[in-house]
Amino acid sequence: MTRLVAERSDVLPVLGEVFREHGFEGASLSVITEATGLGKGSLYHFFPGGKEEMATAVLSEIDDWFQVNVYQPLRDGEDARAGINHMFTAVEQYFRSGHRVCLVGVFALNNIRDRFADQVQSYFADWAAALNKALTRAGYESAAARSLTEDILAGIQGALVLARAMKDPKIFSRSLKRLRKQIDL
Amino acid sequence: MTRLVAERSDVLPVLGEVFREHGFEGASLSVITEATGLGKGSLYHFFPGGKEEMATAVLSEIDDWFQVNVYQPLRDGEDARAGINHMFTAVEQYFRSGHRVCLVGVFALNNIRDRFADQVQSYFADWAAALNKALTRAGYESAAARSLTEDILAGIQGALVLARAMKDPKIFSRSLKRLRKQIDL
DNA sequence: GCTATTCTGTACTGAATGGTACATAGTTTT
DNA sequence: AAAACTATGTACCATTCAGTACAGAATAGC
Repeated sequence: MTRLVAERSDVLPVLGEVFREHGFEGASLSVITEATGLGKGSLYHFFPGGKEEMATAVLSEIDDWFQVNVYQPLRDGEDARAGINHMFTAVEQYFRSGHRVCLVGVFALNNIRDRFADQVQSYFADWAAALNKALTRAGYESAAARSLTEDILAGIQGALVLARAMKDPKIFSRSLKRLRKQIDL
Repeated sequence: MTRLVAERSDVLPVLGEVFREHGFEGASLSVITEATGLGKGSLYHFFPGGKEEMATAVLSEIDDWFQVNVYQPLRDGEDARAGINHMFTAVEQYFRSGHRVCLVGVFALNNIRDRFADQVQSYFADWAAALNKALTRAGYESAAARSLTEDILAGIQGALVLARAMKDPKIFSRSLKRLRKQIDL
């Protein structure tokens, strides 16, 4: 099936950036219209559920990306250490070396009346489970793996906050490098 | 000077919680009115600048608290290690063992058109400078102190994000404990 | 070509937004 | 008690909000 004029999937990345930049409440339809170049007619055609559907669609797309590019390599890669190594490079690229912020983190903090709580929770839960599995497969004991998992996920999220707050993206890259070193990769 | 009916300083903590809970955009005047019990008349009497002045006032109060209870002990305490130790306990209490979220972190991510960028930046910059000084006084070399400072600040912020996202405040306490252990206190 | 479907711009709605105006109520000071 | 200042509730403003309705354009299959 060929596309007609525009396609829903074309809009999702733009929507993602808008929500990143403005948050859910701050991303008004006028902002979205301007950023996407689509009028309300098109937007409500693609997302009959309005802003909420746009947000869940973006979160789903993000989840898909991480499932394929991060979680599955962690879970199923033949070499556990390679999977972890791959995670760090994927994350470094995804967050544009600290220039980009984590939309799921934004939604987690703002927690819009728990509207997206499930998607937010499973994003981190899946990541934690996959990383934990990879760490144990790499030889870490159960308790150590659990601690390391939390430290790495928190380190990534915190570095993104810090980098944005201090307007210094390099903070993120430095933090990633140290986290990597922590598991002697 | 005794108070009349209400006082600006009485409202600030409530405003802080409202902004934490709803973010800046999500904290509508009706929400603020309900939470504080003050009508628009009173609110605009105390904060002629409206919501923006409320937010900057809250950020200032937070800054004051951290200056007194965290940064100064780190900078000027006779025992550097004691200052760091004190920081961890103060932070654990301030964030209610992970039940509370960092308002500055929320504002940093949402970054409302950089309206509060200065206050956000100096919050972390002051904290980093104070912690860095304490670590060097405690014997760490310059480079190690800088890295540790970033790891600790990022670890705290990230643990708050994670705890809120996973609805498990204990994640925060566990992370704090490990960060503490990292500098063998 | 024709028809069905997909897409999009425009105009509109009612509700909610932040903010203002102002009269009145409460409190201090004198 | 009178005056002066502080505080507050209410009504109101223009603007923006998300969402709806719908006609018509663009595209598809035939």
